Amino acid sequence: MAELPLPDLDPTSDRAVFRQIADHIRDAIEQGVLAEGEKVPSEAQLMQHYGVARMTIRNALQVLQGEGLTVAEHGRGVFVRSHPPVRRLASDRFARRHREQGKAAFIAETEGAGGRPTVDSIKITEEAPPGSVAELLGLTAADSVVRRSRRYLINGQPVETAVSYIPAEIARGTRIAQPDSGPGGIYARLEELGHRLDHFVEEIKSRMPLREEMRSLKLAPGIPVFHLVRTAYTTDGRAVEVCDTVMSTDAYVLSYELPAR
Amino acid sequence: MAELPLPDLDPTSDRAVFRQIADHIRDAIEQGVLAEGEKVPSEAQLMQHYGVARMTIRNALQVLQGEGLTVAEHGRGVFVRSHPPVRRLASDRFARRHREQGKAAFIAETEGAGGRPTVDSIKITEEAPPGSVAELLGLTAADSVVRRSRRYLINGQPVETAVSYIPAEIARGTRIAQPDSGPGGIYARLEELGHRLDHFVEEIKSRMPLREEMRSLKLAPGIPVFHLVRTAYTTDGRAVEVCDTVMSTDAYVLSYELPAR
DNA sequence: CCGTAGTACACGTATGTACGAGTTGAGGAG
DNA sequence: CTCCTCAACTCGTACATACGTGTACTACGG
Repeated sequence: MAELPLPDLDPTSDRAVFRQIADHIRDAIEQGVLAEGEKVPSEAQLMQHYGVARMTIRNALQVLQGEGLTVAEHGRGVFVRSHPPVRRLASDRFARRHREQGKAAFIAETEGAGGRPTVDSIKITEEAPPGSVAELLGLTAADSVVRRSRRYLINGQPVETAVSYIPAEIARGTRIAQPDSGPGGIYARLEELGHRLDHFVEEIKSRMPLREEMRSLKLAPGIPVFHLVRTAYTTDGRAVEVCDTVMSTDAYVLSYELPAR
Repeated sequence: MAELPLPDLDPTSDRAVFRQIADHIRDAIEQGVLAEGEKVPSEAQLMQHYGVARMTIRNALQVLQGEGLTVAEHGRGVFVRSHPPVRRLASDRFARRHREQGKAAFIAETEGAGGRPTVDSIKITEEAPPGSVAELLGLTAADSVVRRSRRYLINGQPVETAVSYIPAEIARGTRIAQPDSGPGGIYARLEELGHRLDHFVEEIKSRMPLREEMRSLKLAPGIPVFHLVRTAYTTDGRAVEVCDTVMSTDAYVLSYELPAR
């Protein structure tokens, strides 16, 4: 393995040893001395280089992992994390003109970017809406919604999970309540049912993933998620769908256009 | 201190001991048994309860801290993290009608929500634009921009840092290059100078903060940041400003309206 | 009554040791 | 030549110990 030129510790510094070591490795990554996917020196090598205990090294590596800069692979080593291709979500991605092409937004976009899109884990149930969803849809807990949950993958890599809620009164018995919602997706179906869509409102939060989300999105440690809730409104002002999605922040850039007027 | 009812370890489980302990405490937080701001049992108490070494306890606590659920305070203990009031950024926040009230967006909004807004660390320089900014503004590295950097605080708590770049050709010698940009902020000044604003484009990423960002935003560990880049376009299609902002994801919900047409 | 020193307690940093478990490649058996 | 075993190397988990440093309360003395 190529020798990685790491500085020595500064004994006069009051900065903790493990932080100094993390700084050295972080610098190497940011300077490009350690490229994406490259192996960071092993714990044993770092122990020898710095003459410190293993726990000190592990602390340093944990700092970097928490920053999302590295990933440890059991039995193999620690590697500089590589970034997946980024999907840019434009604010016109749900425009009718795209929907009329007959493809759902995700499929069309991913194919356009040369990726192989997949959707799996499609589950459809009818149940009472969660409180926040009921509020957005103007329903009560006594009402019922069709719940469509699914997971989106690009080239086999999961990037997003989504759960849509549609008032059962609208969706029950329609193709919206079928696993394959047909060309153009559920928004096309809603319009066919006479619910002419006017606009969507998206609310975006970001946070560290829950354990369950880390699993289903195969997230590396130190990678936050976007939590996006989209509500679809018809021209008569009614909310007809709420879509709750969680996506890897690593794989997405969200883009929106704001009016100045 | 009130006794916290934590389960015992499951020796038959193949889940690591420190993860089981983290699970117990996480559950207590999520169930509300441990409320916001409340003290988690000390490392010594947990060691005794579970009969494990301190390192095992510290590992468990570090997991929770990495998830943003707790904060450790040196000499005091570990506490369930409390969430600051959330600022909701609406997609019309830069609408002209707000600007014409004579207040910058941040000030007006924060006062409206009953908070005490502050802006500090205002620094103005003229320099060559970073590559990505030059591209957005349609400039070359030979061009020069006025760079306005500042930090926004609510009730003394920093929530956002922002850096604006305006082509020097536009801003030089105007109030835009003054620390106090005057009523309505720099967007009002741009319009006075004849640059009629048409729309903004915002690009949103999220990631773990850099060390510098953790410091300037006083971020707790385990809290990601939004990295938002806004470009202002005039009615004749020219980009006249790029604003690069970093904000605590803890303090913000971003909200946007998307057209369905 | 107040301030200060002391003390108990909290987390932070660091050392050393041991064993478990996944990965890899070399070398020997067939 | 191929397959398998095994050793070596990797990170993961857990133990025990020590000392540093910040916090908060108490007891003492002025």
